[in-house]
Amino acid sequence: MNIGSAAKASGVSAKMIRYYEEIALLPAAKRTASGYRDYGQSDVHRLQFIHRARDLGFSVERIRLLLQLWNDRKRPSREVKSIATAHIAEVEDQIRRMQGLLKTLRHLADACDGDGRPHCPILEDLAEQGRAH
Amino acid sequence: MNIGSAAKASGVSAKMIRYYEEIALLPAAKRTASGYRDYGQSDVHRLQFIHRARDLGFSVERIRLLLQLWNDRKRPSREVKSIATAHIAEVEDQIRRMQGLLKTLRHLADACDGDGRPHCPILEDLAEQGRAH
DNA sequence: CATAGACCTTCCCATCATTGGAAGGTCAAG
DNA sequence: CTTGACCTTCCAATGATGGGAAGGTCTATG
Repeated sequence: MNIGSAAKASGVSAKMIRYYEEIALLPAAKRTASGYRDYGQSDVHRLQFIHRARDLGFSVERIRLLLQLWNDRKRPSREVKSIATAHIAEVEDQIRRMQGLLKTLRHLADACDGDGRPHCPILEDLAEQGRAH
Repeated sequence: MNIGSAAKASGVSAKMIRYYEEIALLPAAKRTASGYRDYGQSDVHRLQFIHRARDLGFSVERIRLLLQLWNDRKRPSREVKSIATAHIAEVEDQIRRMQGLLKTLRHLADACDGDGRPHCPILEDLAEQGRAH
């Protein structure tokens, strides 16, 4: 299986497969006589794991840890859960931060008539130094 | 006022002030005889505007537009509002996407005992190819 | 068997906003 | 006059990804 087929089978682009190999998230692939990378079923499985974890927003570094635990059949589930929990906390933080922004932004947008006249509370707010608002 | 004072007064780091000048978000600053950048009150005001807009999550390119409108005393508020509205929509999208992630992540974390035993639904889910779940 | 075109390889560059640091010049207080 | 805190420019790195060039390989068809 060459890199293109592995990409199709796993949902990870060929570009990213090479990148993951470079940063040692994947072991260096076997090569054919002509130098093409050669993948097997277990490589695809690993790539699918990575793909799904990326979809869930895990960073590459956290995926590195998850892969190690995945390959360690005696890992305590505690360790996996703590990685997931840390990730959840970060996502929650980001959401909270953005909801704070949204509140302010909606407030400003609501106050702006959005018509042909120049008066605009949005610009006024940006200009008047950083009231918490 | 040198760049350090302007940074303190505006909340934008000296590094970023130079960068904003480089990308023409700011006009090139006047220079003293020895080559130091020299800022006045209106420069600081503009920097404060940028600072506040960045805090609200506006991209540099949108801030570029906002600054143009800010400097145009005859702009229609409609144009300002549409920039803000586009930004709001993007933030809302991101929040929705992350809330979707959270739901899945919490589900997985809840299913994992997080104890000393190896059984772990989180890893199982990542390994079993991308069910929507 | 030759050729086309769809692959593959490596290498470099760009993104976005920001920070870090090196090497060297300037300013102000002691 | 020295010291230390500034300033200057230039280069590099971040994280994950995509784009593209230059060149080699594979395969199907004429």
